[in-house]
Amino acid sequence: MDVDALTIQEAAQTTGWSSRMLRYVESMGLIESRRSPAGYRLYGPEELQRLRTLRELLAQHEVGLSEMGFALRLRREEDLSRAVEAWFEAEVSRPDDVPAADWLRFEQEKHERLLAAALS
Amino acid sequence: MDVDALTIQEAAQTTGWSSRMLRYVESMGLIESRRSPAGYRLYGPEELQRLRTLRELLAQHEVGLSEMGFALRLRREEDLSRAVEAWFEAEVSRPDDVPAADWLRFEQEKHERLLAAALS
DNA sequence: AAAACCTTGACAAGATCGCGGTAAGGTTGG
DNA sequence: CCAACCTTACCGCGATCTTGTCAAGGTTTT
Repeated sequence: MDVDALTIQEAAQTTGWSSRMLRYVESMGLIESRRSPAGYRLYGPEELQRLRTLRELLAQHEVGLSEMGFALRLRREEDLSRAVEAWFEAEVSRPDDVPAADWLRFEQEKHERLLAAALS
Repeated sequence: MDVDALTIQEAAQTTGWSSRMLRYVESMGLIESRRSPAGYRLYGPEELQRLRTLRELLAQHEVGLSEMGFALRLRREEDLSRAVEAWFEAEVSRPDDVPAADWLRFEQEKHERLLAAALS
């Protein structure tokens, strides 16, 4: 057994998670540990530290694991984070080559057409 | 009644949401509309457009409203976004003034002490 | 004044989350 | 070889999320 690694339940004790939750955290891709030849999870000092700080983070900011999972998606999926960013950024999103006033008029007419169609 | 604004159920028709969900979206702080003197929600072209793009975003990326709500928190709460950023960034998080090697040793010893205490 | 809206608030069905437990089976150390 | 670990795969339960619907009351339109 490695000198510098804890098994899952030892890791649970020092970090304040349960072993059940350690596997859960891993299943969301937040912290993956290395494995022994037999497939046992082995937690080194870095993982332990990250587990502790993760715990603090969640507690201090009222954040859940699934929200951290989404944060992970945001930094892994480039196009997702761009789309989200763009949505928050744009009060009115429009093609760059259309002047704002024209675009607004176009949108108004479009929604009027759509509304007329929907109500007919 | 304003020329250029739709009531909640008209807005629902053109955007593909239900009026119930429009109120729900508002309750998460994602899209707030202005109100008529009597308190009726009035949706202008900008809100309608953002509602449509929000819908697309959610559908195309398999994202839920609560996750967009979290994204909103991330861009409103400075310290939260810094904490999340820092957690993902740091393989090992440590004070800036402590050299990496020493810190690592310190952490090891600390977790050994904690473990010993926990198991005694 | 009646019909057709709107408001907030509540209840409810179904899905997902957070977490524990259990079962069946492989590994490790004394 | 046996006790005490570990693995994955489930079942379940309380809490929360999503969404609809309904109730009680105000507004707008005709």
